[in-house]
Amino acid sequence: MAVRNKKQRQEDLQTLIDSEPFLTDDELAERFQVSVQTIRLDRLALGIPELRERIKLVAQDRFAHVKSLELTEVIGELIELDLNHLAISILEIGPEHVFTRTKIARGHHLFAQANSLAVSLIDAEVVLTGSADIRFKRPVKLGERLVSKGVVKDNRDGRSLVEVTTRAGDEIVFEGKFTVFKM
Amino acid sequence: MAVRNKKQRQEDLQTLIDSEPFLTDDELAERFQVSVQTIRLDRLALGIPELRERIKLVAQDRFAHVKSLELTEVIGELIELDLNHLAISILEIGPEHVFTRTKIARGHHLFAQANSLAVSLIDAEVVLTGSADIRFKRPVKLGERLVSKGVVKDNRDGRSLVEVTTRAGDEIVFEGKFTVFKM
DNA sequence: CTCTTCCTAGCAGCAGGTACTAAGAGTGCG
DNA sequence: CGCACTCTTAGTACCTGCTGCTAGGAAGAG
Repeated sequence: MAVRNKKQRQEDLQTLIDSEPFLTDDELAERFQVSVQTIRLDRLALGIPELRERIKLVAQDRFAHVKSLELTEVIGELIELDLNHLAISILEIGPEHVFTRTKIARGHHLFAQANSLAVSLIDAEVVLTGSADIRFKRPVKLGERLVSKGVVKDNRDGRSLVEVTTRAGDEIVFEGKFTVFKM
Repeated sequence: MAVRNKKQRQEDLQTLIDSEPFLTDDELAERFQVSVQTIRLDRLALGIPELRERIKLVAQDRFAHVKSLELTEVIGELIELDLNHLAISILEIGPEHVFTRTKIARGHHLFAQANSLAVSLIDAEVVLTGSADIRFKRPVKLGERLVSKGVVKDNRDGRSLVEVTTRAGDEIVFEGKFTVFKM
């Protein structure tokens, strides 16, 4: 009985602590119906720090994480930008981008990368998206690295047409035509 | 000497802890050149919790934040859901959704609300967006409350057509036609 | 001088641990 | 069968960063 249970319990412990890091050894012991000492040994084996350390880590993480996740002006990393012509950005699909069950990226993240690329391509004080026609070619999985390329096709006075193609490796996963407006 | 210093010290203590919450009473005592007991009395007087409580608060804050921001399965609050027919969700535009300069919501958040609404409307294990044709009717400002309504127009075997209309008040701000696939 | 305010000191106790020792229970194997 | 080995549990000493309490000294106001 012992060996099989241990492995299973330690895996469960890891995932439980990942999703609920604010549990004391006491509470964990009760959940797994083992002694506190066993929990301590498991944490030691898995390199999981004590409750207070875990809380501290989460707290210290706060600034960097929330900021990089959503408060940046451009989604993805802009690696090339030739204003009014061409731009390229890269976005790594992490756990925060995917459906928990399927590990497939939510569509709006691909859209967000493409949309913010289209907007940043246009040289004006304020640029807003007016409409878009988009196609998701195939599902994108956790861990894939998306390279998005935006090209300005038309650039009249008030509006521009931008075509964005996103690839994972050499496969196209997303295509979109964005009409954006300068204000 | 005593009275004047006390008031000043307590004000300083409050602002110091606001900006650097991770200081022990010991460290605080040294900074203010008073005893640890004095710091404790000051904290008590000001209603400042102990170090561990402060850390916990920061950690819980950020946990709740990230979760509600990006790790939820549906963007916005689902207030009505009649599977395969009609669904309504509400999204309040907060500071995390807007461009810092203009306070106008980034397009991808409107898209995200509409897209996740379209996906949650369809009754299947795994539903993915295939394509979308979307229109942003007018800019959405910080603080506006977006009501998104999704209607299933066509529901063949593998694919469905969903039309989503998002309003702020009685003005339409976003329209989209989504083609989604059941896997 | 006394009263009050402010500061300091010291000690017991608590939560949630670490680090270590020891011992029982089940299992595998020669 | 007995012995080794793994896994689990128990118990103790110690640590940090506090709380809560008692007590006492200094210094200014009346």
